[in-house]
Amino acid sequence: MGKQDQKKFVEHITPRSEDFSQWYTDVILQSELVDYAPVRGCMVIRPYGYAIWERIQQEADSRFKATGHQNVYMPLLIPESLLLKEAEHVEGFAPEVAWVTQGGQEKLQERLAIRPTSETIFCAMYSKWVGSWRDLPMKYNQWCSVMRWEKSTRPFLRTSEFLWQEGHTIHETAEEAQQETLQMLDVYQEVAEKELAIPVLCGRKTDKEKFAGAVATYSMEAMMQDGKALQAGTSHNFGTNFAEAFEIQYLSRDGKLEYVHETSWGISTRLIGAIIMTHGDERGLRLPPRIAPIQIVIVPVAAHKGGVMEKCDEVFAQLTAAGFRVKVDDRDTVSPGYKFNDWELKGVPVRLEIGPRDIENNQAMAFRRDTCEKAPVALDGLVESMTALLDDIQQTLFKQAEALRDGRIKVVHTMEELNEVVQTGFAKTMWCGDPACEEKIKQEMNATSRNMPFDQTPVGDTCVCCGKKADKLIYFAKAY
RNA sequence: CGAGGUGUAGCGCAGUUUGGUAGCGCGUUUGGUUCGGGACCAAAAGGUCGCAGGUUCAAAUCCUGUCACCUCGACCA
Repeated sequence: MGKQDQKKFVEHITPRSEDFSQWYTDVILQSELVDYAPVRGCMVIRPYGYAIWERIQQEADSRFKATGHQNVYMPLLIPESLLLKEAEHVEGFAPEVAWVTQGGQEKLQERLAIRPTSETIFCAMYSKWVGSWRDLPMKYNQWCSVMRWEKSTRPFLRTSEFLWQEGHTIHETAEEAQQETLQMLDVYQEVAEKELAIPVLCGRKTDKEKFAGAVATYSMEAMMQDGKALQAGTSHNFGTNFAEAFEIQYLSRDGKLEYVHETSWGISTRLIGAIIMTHGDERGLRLPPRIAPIQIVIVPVAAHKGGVMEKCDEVFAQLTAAGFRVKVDDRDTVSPGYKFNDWELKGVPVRLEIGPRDIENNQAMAFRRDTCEKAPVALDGLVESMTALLDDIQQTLFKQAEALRDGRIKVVHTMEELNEVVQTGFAKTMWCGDPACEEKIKQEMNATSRNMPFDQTPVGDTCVCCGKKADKLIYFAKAY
C-alpha cells in the first residue's frame, strides 16, 4: 500500500471552515486534552489539558498574590438555608443546582447544594470573621470546581462540573469595592492578552446579563474564529446586597455599624476552550508559548545513528537549564513524520529536528507552529534564538487573533445591519438602555448584548432597535 | 424541552432493505527491516452488535420499550 492510499485511513480533523463545531470536537479529543466522562455533561481533563490549566493557574495565581489576595478553601456543600438568603441570587441559580439529599442510609434533614458558586458560603464566613474596620479589606480566593446542572454541554465551554477560581472580597467603602472589581478585570485582561494571546473586549454587562445578585457585572469578551463571542472572565460588584442578606457588618472608624461592600470574580477552564477556538488551525492546536506545557519539542531524525540521541539530549539539557519547557520525543515506534504531525496537532510552538546532517552542520531544523515555516537554526546561541523565536510566535498569535477579530467587528445603525453582522462577528452599536430592545434583538436574531465597553465614544445617537435617543455604546453577538 | 441523526473490536466504518456461524481498514502485540513530513514485511490477539423485552427453528438484521451520544433550536451569568 502506497503512502497516498495510507493517508485516507489515518485519523483526520474535520476542516475548520467546513464544520467549526466538529473541528473543535476532533481537536480536543485527538490532541488528548480531554475525554468524555462516564457522567453526563462532565469531562475528564487529561494530562496535556490539565498541564495547560496549571499554566493558567500559575499565571493568574501569582497576579492574585501580587494584588494582595490569599487562597482559602470552602466546602463543596452549601446548606439550602444559606443558599436561600439572597433572593435574586437564588432565583438565578435555582434551576441548575444539584442537591445532596441523603448521607449513607440516612435522609438529610436539610438538603445540601453542591456549590454552583460560593458567594453564600463566603458571606456566611465573612459575617463571622468581620468585626471592625481594622479587619477590612478581606481579599480571598479559592481554586475549586463547581457544578451547574446544564442541559447541553461541550467540553471546556460548558460542562456540568468545571474547574475555576473564585475571588471574594469585602471592603469598607463602595469606592474600594469598585476599584477591586475593575482591578481584577484588568488582571484577567492581562492574563488573556499577554499569556494566552487572546485579545479581549472589556466592559460592563447590561442589567439583563449581569450576575444574579450583583449591582454591576463586568466581563471580558473574546471572539472565536467562527465570529461567536466567548465570555472569558467576569468581575462583579455586589455593593451591599449580600452584606445585607448575610448581615456582614463592621464597626466603622466613627463607631457606627456598617455593611461591607463586596466583590467576586472568576475565570475557568473555559479559557482552554478559548485558546483552542482562538488559535487552532487545520492541523490542530496552536498553543501560545507562554502557556504551552511544552514549548520546544526535539525530534531526533535517524535516532539509531551515532551521535543523534546524544546531541538531542545535549540540546535538551541546555534549553531546560535556560528555563524552557522542553521534551525530547524519543519514541522508537513511530517515524519522524508521524511525530511532526503529532506535535503539530498538540500545538507545540517550536519543533527542533536534529539528524545526522544537522549535527554535521552544527544546526537544527526549527519549525514554528504559528506559521508552519521551517528553517535551519545554529546550535550556537540556541538559547538566545529560541527566546526570540518563542517571543515572536507569542506576538504573532496575538496579532493574528486581533486582526481577525477587528476585521469582524462592525459598526451598525439598523436592525438589518445588526442581523447581518452577528452572523460573522460582533456588532458595535448604540442602545437606549431599554431591556425590551435587548430582548427583541435576542428573540429576532439570537444575539445577546456582550458588554458596554469602557471607551464609550459614540458611533451614533439613536438606538439600533427602537430608534429613540441612545447614549450607550454596546456590543451584540451570538455567544457560546 | 422540541426536531433530526448515530449506537457493530481501542478508533473509523461495512453488513440491516431481503433474518441463516461477525467483516474491513487503522491501531495493538511479537519478530525483522526502516527512519529528513503520518514506513514496510510476516505472524497473532481482540466483539454479550448500547440495554431490556418480544416474534421466529434461527435476530446485528423484524417489532416494542429504554438509555447514551451528536447536530440544530429552546433554555442558560
